[in-house]
Amino acid sequence: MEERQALLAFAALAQETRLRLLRQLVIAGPEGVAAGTLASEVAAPASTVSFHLKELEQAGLIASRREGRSIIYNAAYPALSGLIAFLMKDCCQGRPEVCTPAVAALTACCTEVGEVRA
Amino acid sequence: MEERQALLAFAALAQETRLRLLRQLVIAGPEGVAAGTLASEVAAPASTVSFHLKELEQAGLIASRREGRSIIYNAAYPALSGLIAFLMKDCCQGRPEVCTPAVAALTACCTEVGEVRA
DNA sequence: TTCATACTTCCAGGATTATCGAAACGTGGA
DNA sequence: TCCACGTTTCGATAATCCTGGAAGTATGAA
Repeated sequence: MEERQALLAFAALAQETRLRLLRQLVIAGPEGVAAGTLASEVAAPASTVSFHLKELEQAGLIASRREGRSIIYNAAYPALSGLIAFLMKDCCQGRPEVCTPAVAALTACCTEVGEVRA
Repeated sequence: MEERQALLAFAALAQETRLRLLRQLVIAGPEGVAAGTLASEVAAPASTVSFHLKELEQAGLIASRREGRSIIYNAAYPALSGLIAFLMKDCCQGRPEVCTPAVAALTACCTEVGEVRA
């Protein structure tokens, strides 16, 4: 991920409603969630949610497809991984004191990762 | 790291000059860099740089101390780790397809991490 | 004291972002 | 063809952010 894209992604995440929307989409999985459902989940008017979804999509963090009259949004997992990797690579800059604790904290979440060699 | 702090951090990173400043500070290491030096490194007027440094500091991503007439800024490594961990935990949500690739990409940077058990 | 240096704060402007009702658009059913 | 439904686009308003010059605040040297 290049800087320009990362800047867009950070801007997209720097907003409460958008962060909530993204969370819902990550939880929902690859199948995705309809815009209307998201609107009621985050308790915001349809036009507001649409605005934020467009923002997240432009940042590359989510994708959408039409299905009947609904528009289904889903998290773009590779973009999320890319952003995390950007933060680590770009910020880590050869300094493991940044990354190592993060990865350690991670084992609490995705234990598989900690078990690469176990 | 709680959501509020993460939102501040994302907002802080979503700005070119600030991202550049933070990068310089991460590269510089714990000793830190004087505000004036940073200003010439990012080629921006002192007042602008000061504004952005304050922003980064309020987000908890950097810290400052006075040393003679200079003010030395340094990256807050634990906050950076915390942010990465937040992204992984919060966004990963038990979905290793997000975190695993990120950690894999990481081995190119902080090889020690990939060698936890090797 | 007085002065130079290193920053920060203040301030005004322009630019961007967020919100949400109203209107428009695409889709599918009758 | 007509209508209802799910969503987006438009438009206006309010709020927030970025920029950089000018003025103010610490610090240290003479």
